[in-house]
Amino acid sequence: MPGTKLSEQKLADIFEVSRTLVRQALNQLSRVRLVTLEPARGAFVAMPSVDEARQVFEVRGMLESALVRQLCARITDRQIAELRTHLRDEGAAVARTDVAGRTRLLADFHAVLARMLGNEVLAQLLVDLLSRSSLIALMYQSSHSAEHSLEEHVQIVDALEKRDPRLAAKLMEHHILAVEQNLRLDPHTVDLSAALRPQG
Amino acid sequence: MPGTKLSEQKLADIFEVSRTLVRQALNQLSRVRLVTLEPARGAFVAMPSVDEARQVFEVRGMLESALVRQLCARITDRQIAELRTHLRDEGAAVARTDVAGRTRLLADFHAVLARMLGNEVLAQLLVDLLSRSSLIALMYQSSHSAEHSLEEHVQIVDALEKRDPRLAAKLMEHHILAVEQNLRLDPHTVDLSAALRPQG
DNA sequence: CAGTCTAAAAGTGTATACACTACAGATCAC
DNA sequence: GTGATCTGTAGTGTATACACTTTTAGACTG
Repeated sequence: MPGTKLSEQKLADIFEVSRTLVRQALNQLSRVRLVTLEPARGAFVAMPSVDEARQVFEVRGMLESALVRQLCARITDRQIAELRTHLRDEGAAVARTDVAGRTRLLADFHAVLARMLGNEVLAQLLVDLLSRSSLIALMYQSSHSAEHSLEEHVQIVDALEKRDPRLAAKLMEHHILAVEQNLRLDPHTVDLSAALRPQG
Repeated sequence: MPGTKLSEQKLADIFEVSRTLVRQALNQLSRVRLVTLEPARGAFVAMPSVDEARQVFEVRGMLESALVRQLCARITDRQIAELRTHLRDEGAAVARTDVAGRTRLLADFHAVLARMLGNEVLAQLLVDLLSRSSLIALMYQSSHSAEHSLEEHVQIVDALEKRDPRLAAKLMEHHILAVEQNLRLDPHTVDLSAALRPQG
């Protein structure tokens, strides 16, 4: 959970390596903002602020709307078929209420789109932003239903199949906005006492 | 120069710290793709491929066109004045053929725009991409004149002042495309023998 | 009883030591 | 003379040791 203290020695014991490797891992995670390093105090699971959350989703909106817009011009029928398969998997996970699986698949959808553009730089950037989004969702527990997300994903793929860049971009922007607005980002709804208590 | 070997001990001697800190720095730089780490062989200044170069500029186009589009709705007169000042500095550096200074200022222009949106996540992302762009420009020496870049920057600020999102975005896309197309990205123009020889 | 100071314990920050891998030069076989 | 193998050296990968900071528990004072 966000705020959890990540003691170097404990992690070293768990993974049976020296603190050296643990520190390396924590450093890498801190660069992606999943972990916060406080000088001489240690590492903690990051607690993205409301501002940061908004910013992450704003950037995702920019990137992913541009992404699907470009994708309309380049996507192949084979790739659309792959997306349909992915949507089926998402649906299956939702149906059997496999929470962990559906969360992963719903995020993967965006990563798959990024990779289809054949732009590894973009894909990597987006994967990082998706990780941060997951952490944000964990912290400001989302009320956005998986069914709703899935439905929006289907619409996006439909637009891609029609090669309609305007529509695809608009749908993607709406989708990301919907996800953001279903977070409990209003100051008064955040359970500060629970959220600010470091755990571990 | 790209390809240069970065020996840990040599850097440690130069900066008078232990290899530990040098390794930490190299790890951080490798995450931004400015340095490449080859297992058991060491660290080298990154040599972005032609593909990677294209991808970096493609992502910049996506992000920065969206950036100026948004900025039109939010930018203040005061911020426009700041941009004008920055353009004056750029012009001065170009006039006195201060190569290092003008290169920095021309890149800074984009970073300043990003920061003006008040989105720190976006700004950080873009700063990383700008670093990579600089490395790319170094490797595939640009023939894009500083004067031309400056002129395009002026046009972008003009569009921002008119609060014309369409125009601003179009100009930004053109600008980034122009910079990219003035790189020597054609396979036959790259001096492979020089570029591939590790130095150090 | 609350508050503060002190000292010990726990944990991070950096340096150093050692093991292992990659590379280069020399030696040997053919 | 050419090729392969062997050995020594340089350099990276990981672990450990030590210094220093933060935290916490306890005792003492107002």
